[in-house]
Amino acid sequence: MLKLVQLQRNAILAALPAEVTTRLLPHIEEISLPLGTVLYEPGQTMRDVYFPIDSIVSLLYVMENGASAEISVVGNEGLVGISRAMGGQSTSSRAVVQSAGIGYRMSGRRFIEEFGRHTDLMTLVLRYTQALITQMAQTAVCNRHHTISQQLCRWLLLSLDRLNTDDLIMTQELIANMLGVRREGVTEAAGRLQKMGVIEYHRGHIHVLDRDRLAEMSCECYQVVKNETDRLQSMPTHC
Amino acid sequence: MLKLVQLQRNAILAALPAEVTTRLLPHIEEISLPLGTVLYEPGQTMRDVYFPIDSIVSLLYVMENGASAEISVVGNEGLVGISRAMGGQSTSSRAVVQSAGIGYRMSGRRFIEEFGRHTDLMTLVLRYTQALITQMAQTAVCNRHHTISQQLCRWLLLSLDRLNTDDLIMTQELIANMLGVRREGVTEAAGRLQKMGVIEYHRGHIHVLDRDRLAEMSCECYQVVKNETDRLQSMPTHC
DNA sequence: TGCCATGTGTGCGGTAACGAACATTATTCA
DNA sequence: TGAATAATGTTCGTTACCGCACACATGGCA
Repeated sequence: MLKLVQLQRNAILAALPAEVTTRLLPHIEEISLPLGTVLYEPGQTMRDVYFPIDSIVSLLYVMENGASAEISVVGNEGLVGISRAMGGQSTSSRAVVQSAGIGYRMSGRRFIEEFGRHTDLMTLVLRYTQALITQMAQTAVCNRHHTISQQLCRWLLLSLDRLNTDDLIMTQELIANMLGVRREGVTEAAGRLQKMGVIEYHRGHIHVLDRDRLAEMSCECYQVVKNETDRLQSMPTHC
Repeated sequence: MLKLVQLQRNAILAALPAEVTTRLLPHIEEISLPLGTVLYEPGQTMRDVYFPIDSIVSLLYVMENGASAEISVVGNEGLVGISRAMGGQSTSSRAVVQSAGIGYRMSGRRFIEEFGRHTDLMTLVLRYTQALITQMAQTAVCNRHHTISQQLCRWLLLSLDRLNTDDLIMTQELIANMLGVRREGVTEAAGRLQKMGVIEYHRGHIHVLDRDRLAEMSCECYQVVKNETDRLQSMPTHC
């Protein structure tokens, strides 16, 4: 069984008072999340909810013709499965592990039970939901208006924020799927970034050399989402 | 003061038990919503929440360079201001009346007070939130993968569903702003639809002649959103 | 060691949408 | 009735991205 202190590794669990986490602890287990793990498929009833720790989970939509696009990413700042709290038992999105690591799993029933008690968990989950909505909305406009290059920068920054390292294990093919663009488009944009000395990469490994330049070259979307996420996270739990 | 029966005109209010609506009634007032009315601006604390009746409200993101894109539309199936319920006091989006009509207004404080009582209102609002999330996410992928023509069809269908008529009061310029594309692009797509006899239009008035053809020519996004919205709406209030 | 799957680079024709400029037609209002 | 404004139509060069095809390089594995 996990120890209380371990729950600190996820921002939502960390923000809960000890009274609540103590109650939840017996129902939480650590699981490993290898790259590509599918946490849920569109339309499928979701049994459990997941709290990423050092992993990143992508929520993506897959279209009839197979084309896809990521609509948001979840790291240890959030949880996967908010639609459980929203009352729908499923979503139209696919949740897939984009960066391997571990996560905590809790049964959906336990989760909504605690959510329904109207404790801090509810406050935190709703607030996180708003952050998620912001990210989705910004992704929508970004898809409309920004270049592949800008989006690549945004995407790298979002990933960096959710890992505590400057190294990403990511093929360009995978990134292309997330952004919903051609792999060649990513190759070209990444190549330029490498020439400029902002990143260096090598067969599925990306190392970020100059985070600031990356932020400069990114579209505003990254910062908008980050600001809103920070704002929501820094709000007092009771209000 | 409004009468109880009038609240039936908004799906969320209509689904509430009499006990709750009776309590809310004194705090709800009818307001007129002329085209272009801004219900809230990004970052601005929102005082009130709005329940559209025969009007349509667009949530849109405006970028630094002035470019914009609609991320979702709200009609009498929903409400404007869910971020109030989510606990953030503002959003990054702009809410603007896209089709004139009336709406009901309630003070945000009363709203969250009732929301916090954990009544049916909470269930309904959360469920609606999920529908909204679905719409945003689908908009994101639609922006990525579909043509202006397909998106125009989708957008017209979304609007028709929220009005009980086949006539829209809409300039192509306005539609272009919503879709985040050039006005000329809309002109071209609309021109084709008119030649095909699917719609006919005339200086700010669009009349839909053949809804079925419109649905055929639209991308799948419309139907996905509609199905999910219907699914969520038809769920029992208690669960 | 050599093979092969995987990841990346590159070039090419095609196209949807862009930005800009301008023409044309309705509608409003002085 | 005429002028101004608003809405739509049309054209043109440009661009970002697509789909496809294929070359090349690397690293794991037989």
